[in-house]
Amino acid sequence: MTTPQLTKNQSLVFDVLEKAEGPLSAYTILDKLRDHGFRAPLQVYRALEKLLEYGVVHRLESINSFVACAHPGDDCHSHGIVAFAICESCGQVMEFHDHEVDHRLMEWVRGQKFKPEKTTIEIRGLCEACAA
Amino acid sequence: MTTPQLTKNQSLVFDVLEKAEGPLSAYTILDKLRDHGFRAPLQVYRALEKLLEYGVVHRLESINSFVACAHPGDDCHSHGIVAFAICESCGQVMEFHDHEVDHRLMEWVRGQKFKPEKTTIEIRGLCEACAA
DNA sequence: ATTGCACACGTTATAGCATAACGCAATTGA
DNA sequence: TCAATTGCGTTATGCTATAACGTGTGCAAT
Repeated sequence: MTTPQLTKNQSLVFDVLEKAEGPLSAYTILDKLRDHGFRAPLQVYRALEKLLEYGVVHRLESINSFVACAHPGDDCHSHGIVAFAICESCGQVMEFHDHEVDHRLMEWVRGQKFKPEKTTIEIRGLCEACAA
Repeated sequence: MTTPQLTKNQSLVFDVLEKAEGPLSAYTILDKLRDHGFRAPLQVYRALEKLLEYGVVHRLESINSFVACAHPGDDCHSHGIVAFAICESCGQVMEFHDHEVDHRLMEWVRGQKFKPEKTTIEIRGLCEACAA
């Protein structure tokens, strides 16, 4: 799937996420966009819904936040399962992919005849700098 | 770590989770315990906090819910990373462990000098029965 | 061209999830 | 006894997410 032209709101939300150091909550995004006319959470959530669908933004379930995909210009959906390491001190997020992990998980679900739709892998802890 | 004697509230919350068919939200638990004197969310959250610490209950981050550990009487913390398959239709949860997945993830974090604290693996989709 | 549809958008209201801050009671151990 | 810890109850509040309604715009089919 190729990413269609973003609408105004979608672009605004995406730009905020791209310029951010780390993941942002929907309400933080809202606050950052008040000067651009944003007034209600739904404006953010609707934009995020599309950006997630296009694969250019990821949702971090364990911290209720959103982050721009680390592969600019690329369809992230094609990379298989996305995994994240989230530093609980500085908030930085590292995104990575491991086909062997994907393979093992998909083997397991196949054995259970489970039909996967969306998989979340999130490792919370301390990054090198913060652990020191 | 061995599980200490549960307090009254902890037991009530744990019993509700154990008897449930699937995961429950904190507020659902609260409702089920109103007859037992529960009045406020904190009573549930405080009990859950301890039960999570003891490893007898798991939190499902992607659906803001809680489920009793599938290994009764056993310390689940010793099983390595816990993974879940969650049916989005019937709500049933399958818990499993895969040491190879653990290994790959831990290899990756080691390479990044990232210090993991808590890892979440959740696969949402359709169970065999619901996919049919 | 007009009708019908899909889609993005704006607004208000509400639902659902989680914790802060206070105080009380029971337990334990120095 | 005194201090520290732990569990508990209550009130209030904050954060996260969606329902329901209506508006406007662009575009395709007739």
